[in-house]
Amino acid sequence: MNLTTAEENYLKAIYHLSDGGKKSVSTNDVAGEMNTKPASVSDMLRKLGEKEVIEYRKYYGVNITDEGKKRALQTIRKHRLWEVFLVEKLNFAWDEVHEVAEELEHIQSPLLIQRLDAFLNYPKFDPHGDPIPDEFGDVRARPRIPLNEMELNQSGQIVAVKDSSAAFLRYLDKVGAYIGARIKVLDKVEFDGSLEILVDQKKNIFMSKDVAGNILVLQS
Amino acid sequence: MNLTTAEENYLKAIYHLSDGGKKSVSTNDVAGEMNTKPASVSDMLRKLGEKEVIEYRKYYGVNITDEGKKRALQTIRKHRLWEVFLVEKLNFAWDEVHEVAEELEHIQSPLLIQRLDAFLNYPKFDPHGDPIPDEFGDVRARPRIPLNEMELNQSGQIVAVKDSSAAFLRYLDKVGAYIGARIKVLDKVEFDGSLEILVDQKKNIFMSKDVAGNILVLQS
DNA sequence: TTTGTAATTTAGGTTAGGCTAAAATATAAA
DNA sequence: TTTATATTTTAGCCTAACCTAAATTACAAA
Repeated sequence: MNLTTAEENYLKAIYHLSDGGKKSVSTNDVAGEMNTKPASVSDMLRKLGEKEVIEYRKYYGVNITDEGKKRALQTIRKHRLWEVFLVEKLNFAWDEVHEVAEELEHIQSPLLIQRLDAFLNYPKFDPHGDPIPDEFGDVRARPRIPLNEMELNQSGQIVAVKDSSAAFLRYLDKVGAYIGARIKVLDKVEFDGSLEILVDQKKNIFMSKDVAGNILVLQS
Repeated sequence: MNLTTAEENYLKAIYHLSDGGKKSVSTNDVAGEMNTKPASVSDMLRKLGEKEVIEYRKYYGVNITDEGKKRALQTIRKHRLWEVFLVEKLNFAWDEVHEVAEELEHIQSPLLIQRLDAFLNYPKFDPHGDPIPDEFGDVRARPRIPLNEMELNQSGQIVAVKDSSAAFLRYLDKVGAYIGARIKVLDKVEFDGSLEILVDQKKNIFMSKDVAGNILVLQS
């Protein structure tokens, strides 16, 4: 079930106020954080309770549910990725980005966020130093492995290269294996360790073990 | 005075339906374009009339004002800049960008658009070949003719499509006729008007008169 | 010139997300 | 244990953007 922009903002506020779901949060606290009146908050809490992203007991404040935590972290992830984009790519100052990111975080497109993440080279922290949750809401770093060490039929995303020489990058460009590409191992030749890879669900490419060893993949 | 997201969308629809303000537009036409009921449109036209972005005479349709034109072009500018971003930076296919750009175009931040424009190196055309208005609403139009009207042996560049349905764009992608491709008419079959085209000096493709009629070419 | 029909507007209702004022509840203090 | 007070909820109202049904208007055909 989907949340509206307002609901997403309330949920994010509750997440922050509860310190990531550790403590319960009062109606007044939420009203303060959201710059709304307590009466409006009561109404919204009822709705969020019905959608089961918070546990709401009248007069006793709210606790965020696991589902709610997941949703809040997704919004936070989007917010922070956009902040990185604004600072690193569009030359915004670190203190100019919040307002705009507050709008951008509500754009609905999982693909957009996946691609943005790849484009920014999977940043782990936003410009304020806050950690960026991964797509599962996990804040810990994920392991990257060389492409040649992946198992048959495993999927992932190209996130980096070991050899970043112009020649190697040109080669990758030519075969269509850019940073951020979603890949799947279709075949591994035992004889020489070479691989057949499906790129972005449409293009098949072949590469030697040496080449694959220089490509780092985030498993998914 | 500011426009809401819904108002911006209506204004954009009116701008397109009126062919850039050249003709007046009926309530029914707007309802069709916006997938809403005529009754809802009447309501919205009254509001837009009060905000003086359109001239509204009950029962006689609307004309867009100069101020309205400026606003519509700003929205169109934002939409097309985001499309360029999605295709060139995030590796979206050109038939995947419209929906997301439809959301992104409503982000309110003149600075964001200025910086995005610079980041993209001031593109003049979007991935579908449509011109991107500058910040004052000026467009640099290029003369374009349908591919089927080109003469034998004439050369040019594909700059736009009339039919931008996902199916048509996928078809073009498949045969290799992307926006920006340099083409030459190798043969015109008199019987059915179908064409043989050389793409990028290397690939021969065949297409029906209907398909060619939906492809716009800049002659060279 | 009248009239049938299509187009359009008005009237009144809905949902989301706000508000104020009044009522209800929890809790700390006496 | 009672009561004062702060917190929270309810009731009722507002605007934006939709809706349906009914009324109105324009216009073409007779």
